[in-house]
Amino acid sequence: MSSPKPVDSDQRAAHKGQQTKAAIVEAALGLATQIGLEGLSIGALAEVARMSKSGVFAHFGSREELQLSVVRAYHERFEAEVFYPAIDAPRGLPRLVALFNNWTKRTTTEIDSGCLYISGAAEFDDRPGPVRDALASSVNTWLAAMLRAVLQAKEEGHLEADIDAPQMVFEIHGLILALHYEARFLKTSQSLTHTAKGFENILKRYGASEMFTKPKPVTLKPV
Amino acid sequence: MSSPKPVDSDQRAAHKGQQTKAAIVEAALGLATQIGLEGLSIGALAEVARMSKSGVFAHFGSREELQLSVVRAYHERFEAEVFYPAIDAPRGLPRLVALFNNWTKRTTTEIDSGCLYISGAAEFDDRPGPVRDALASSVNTWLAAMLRAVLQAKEEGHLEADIDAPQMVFEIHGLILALHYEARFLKTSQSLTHTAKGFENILKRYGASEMFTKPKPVTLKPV
DNA sequence: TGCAAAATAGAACGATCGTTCTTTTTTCTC
DNA sequence: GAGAAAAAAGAACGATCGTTCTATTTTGCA
Repeated sequence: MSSPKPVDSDQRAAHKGQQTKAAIVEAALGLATQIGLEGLSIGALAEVARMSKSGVFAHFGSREELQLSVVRAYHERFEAEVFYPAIDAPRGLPRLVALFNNWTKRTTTEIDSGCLYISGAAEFDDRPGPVRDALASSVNTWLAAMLRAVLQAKEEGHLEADIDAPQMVFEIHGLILALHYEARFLKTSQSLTHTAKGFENILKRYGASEMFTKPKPVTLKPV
Repeated sequence: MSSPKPVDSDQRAAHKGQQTKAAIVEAALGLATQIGLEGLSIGALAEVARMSKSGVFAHFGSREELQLSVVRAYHERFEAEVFYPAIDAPRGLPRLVALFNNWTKRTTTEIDSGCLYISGAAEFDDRPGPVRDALASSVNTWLAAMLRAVLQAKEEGHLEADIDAPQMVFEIHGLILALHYEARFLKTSQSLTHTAKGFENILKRYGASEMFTKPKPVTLKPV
């Protein structure tokens, strides 16, 4: 009596179409992070997904809608990997540190795969339209979350009371952008170290208490 | 007796071909900074230059050679606008500040036009070849110049003696990248202010004497 | 199991891409 | 000013692009 329900990771009670659409978006995400949203062609995507061009196309109706689907999928993945795991950390500086660490970790893995928010920004800087808006909206949502974390850390007394929160977020954002640029493009080896040290410097400058700035308090560890 | 010598800005004693080639590269530079090196097509370039496709093409022999010419032209312009004017400033912290200010100024104007080193990095992150190499080489040359300036400032005693110079360059680079990202893509209004304040913070942290960190010492100005 | 609906494939379209070849125009030199 | 050399134009190529249309296959429900 009970139907088998082929519950996929994303689509419950999904008809065939929705499943394959999810699979296509998955493949498209991989392509887009590597060669960019503009470089993403339906022909190449069809080849990867082992489908016909028109078969792929029918799920979206236009290339732009495909790009939007990719941006939405990236947004969800970013949230799931960076944002949500960090809200387990206590409100205030611990959560801010967790957010930054998750962000750094993700960016590090993206040294191979590429970051859609960075490549997308370069591609759609002055190409107005829905794709640009979706990208900017996602990034703004994330930066707003970082700002909230800074403000909360301030409220909790983990940072000095008179700090400029948007300024701090700007500087943190710069660290991540430099990490991505120097590690992925220039292949500089020390980028990750520089990022971590840069974050320590920022924390120190904004008055974070010492216990938060050192990753491992090894004071009690016996040798 | 004296030949008129139509000396152009760039090509002296130039035959016609070299002149028009310079004009084409000029136009290509404008297109590439806006829509990227990959988006730069010979057809569109020919239209802008008011020439035929094959006429444009003949000057380069391949699209890749055209892209390389654009990268070289951008490099020269960057040097002329950012690097050379700063070596007039005294060795040490003043020169470092001048380099940063020129860099920031150029990036600010590039909020409209786009920066080839940033868009190019996103496009050629994992597209090996001569274009990527030329881009990376130019950027590395520039970052090396910044590093040299930091080391000199250290030697002159304008910065603390035990600072990590590559770390400082990394953080400065992050500021510029964040400026470009937030101002050009997100259209955040406060980006330039954040960049300036971020640089002040970095200088302070690395022990720059106070007189360098404040742009205008208005102490003696009567009201 | 049968049948409508959904999903996929296949073929073709106009456009644009980088490139090659040939022809015409322009430039430079004697 | 003539004639060789250089520069630019024009036409066409195969390939790929996004998209549309029609045909075929697969799916899900009665």
